[in-house]
Order: sequence, then C-alpha cells, then structure tokens
Amino acid sequence: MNNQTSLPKNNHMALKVTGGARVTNQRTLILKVIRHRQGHLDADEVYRLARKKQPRLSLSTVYRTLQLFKELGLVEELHFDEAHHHYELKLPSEHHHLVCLGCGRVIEFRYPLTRYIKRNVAEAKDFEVISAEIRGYCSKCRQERK
Amino acid sequence: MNNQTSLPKNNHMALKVTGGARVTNQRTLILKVIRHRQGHLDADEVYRLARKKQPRLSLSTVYRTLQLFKELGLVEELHFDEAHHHYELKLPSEHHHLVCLGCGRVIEFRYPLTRYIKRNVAEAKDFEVISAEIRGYCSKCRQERK
DNA sequence: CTCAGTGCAAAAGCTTTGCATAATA
DNA sequence: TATTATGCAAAGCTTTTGCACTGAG
Repeated sequence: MNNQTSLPKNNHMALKVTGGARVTNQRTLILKVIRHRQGHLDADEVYRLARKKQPRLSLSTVYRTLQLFKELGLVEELHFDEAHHHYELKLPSEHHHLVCLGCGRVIEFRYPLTRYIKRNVAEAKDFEVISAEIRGYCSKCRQERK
Repeated sequence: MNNQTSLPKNNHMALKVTGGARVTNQRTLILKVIRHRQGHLDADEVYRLARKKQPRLSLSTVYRTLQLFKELGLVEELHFDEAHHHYELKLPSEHHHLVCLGCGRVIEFRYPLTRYIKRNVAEAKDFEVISAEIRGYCSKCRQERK
C-alpha cells in the first residue's frame, strides 16, 4: 500500500506461482491497479487507470490479462449489470454482494452464507460456493417506487 | 397450457393492468413463449421460438418487448454469464439460482433465503430481496478441477 | 535465441436506435 | 384518427481475434 517497491515483488510471486505465465510490465501494472482499488472495476476502468502509468497499454492487453487472472484464480469476474463485466481481487474471506436493480448500487457484505446454504439447500450439497449476489431494491429505490 | 384460447386473455390482462401499453400480437406471443418455457431463456431463444408462429417478427421487437416486460415487472432479467441476458417469468414464490462457473449450468432451488439474509446481514435490513445467485462449482466440475 | 505477450486494427457478438409503415385503442 | 408499436437496417458497445513486432526467460 505504501511501500512502492514491494508491490512488484508480490505481483511477481502471484504470477510466478502459476507456472509458465510471464511477468510483464503490463501484467504487473494491471494487478497493481486492481489491488489498489478495493472493490470491483470493469475492464475500461482498469484500462484508464493503468494508462496513466503506461500510456501505450492497449485495451486488448487489459482484456487478455483479466482473462488470465481469472483463470489463475487471482480475480473474480462478476456480472452485476448487462453492460460490463466487473473484476475484483479474490479475497480469502467470504464476502457477497447486494445489487440494487433500481440504481445499480453494489453493497458488499461479509456475513458468511456458505454454511447455511450448504446445510439447507439440497441442490447445493455438492456445490462449492464462491460468491453470492443478492438482487433487489435498496431502501432509497424502494421509497421512490412507491 | 393446453387451452389455447385462454392464453391471450391472460396476456391481455397482464398487459392491460399496466395502463397504457398496447396489447399486440407480438407481445402476446412473446409472453406466451416465456410462459411456455419454465425457466430462463435469452432474447435470441425467445426470437427463434416466437418466429415459428410469427415469422416476420423482428429481433428488435423482442428486445423492446423484453425491456417492457421487465419494467412492468412481468419478467426478471438475469445475468448468468458474460454474453447474454436471460429472462424468466417473475414467480410469486421465492426461488434462486446456483450457477456453475465451470460448465455454466444453472440449478434452480426454492429454499427461501430472504428471511435469513435480512435477519443476519445488517446491510440488507432495508433491502428488498428479489433473487439470489450463488456462484461456484458443481460437483462434476469440482472433480475435474482436481 | 525462442516463444509468449503486446499493440494496433479489424471483426464479432449482443443490444439499441432512427425512421417510415402498420396497427391499436 | 391519434398515437404507439413494428420491421428493417444501420449504428453502438463491449469483447475477441489476427498478425507482425517486441520482450521475457
């Protein structure tokens, strides 16, 4: 966060662990951008942020890198709305999202659902839960809908 | 389901209730197609099924109608994957989805989560839950990942 | 030195929009 | 008859792909 020089090392480790994927400036930068932002961001946001440091970066590299990170399990791809994919760092602790269908706001919460779901939902017995997305209407939008 | 003549009446009612929206053959047909299929389908599937009855139907009409139905609260729009929107009839009873990140399979289940979530998740206290999507890996894909 | 990764531009989806025509209320 | 809805074609967006060049290992 504050130690600039430690980030490349971490990125290098994260990439190296995977076996085979090369550590390039672009990948290091993109991982740094995602780490810096807590929460999710879409490909274009990653692109705009990363270009501040490396203006010649191309959008296709961002897409290819995000795809790679997803396969490596470094980031998770989320589908909040119809228009974009969103990506965020895969965190060790369980956390989920409330998505408002009215205003599109995304609220993250950390209450664990996995155990409850696996215990109560027969269909989920053998299902490995990664994340949950609860859709509905936030209090603000509920009032406006009345 | 089997009484062909009763469907238009139902559709008419569903559309009429809304105030303003006109009851057209296209809308009636599209609603019928969605009703006929239990479960979700995307715009192109609606289009292909509906064209069997009305070959001159255009894809833009399907999109516009789906959009309308969504606004009217007749159908729900789902985002299982990156490529398409999916639509399904809004049912009175609570039901949710398990989505496999490996094979894309969608498993529906009817166990109610709303009460549990509202009770335990502070952020969801004032949130009106419409549906939940649990993402992860199904048993088949979990074995393959090992 | 080799092969994976990048940038650029073009293509490929899915979805939306403009406009004249057709149909509902 | 006054609007609203439709069909068609074209445009818009995000995402993917082909290819020659570059750079990591």
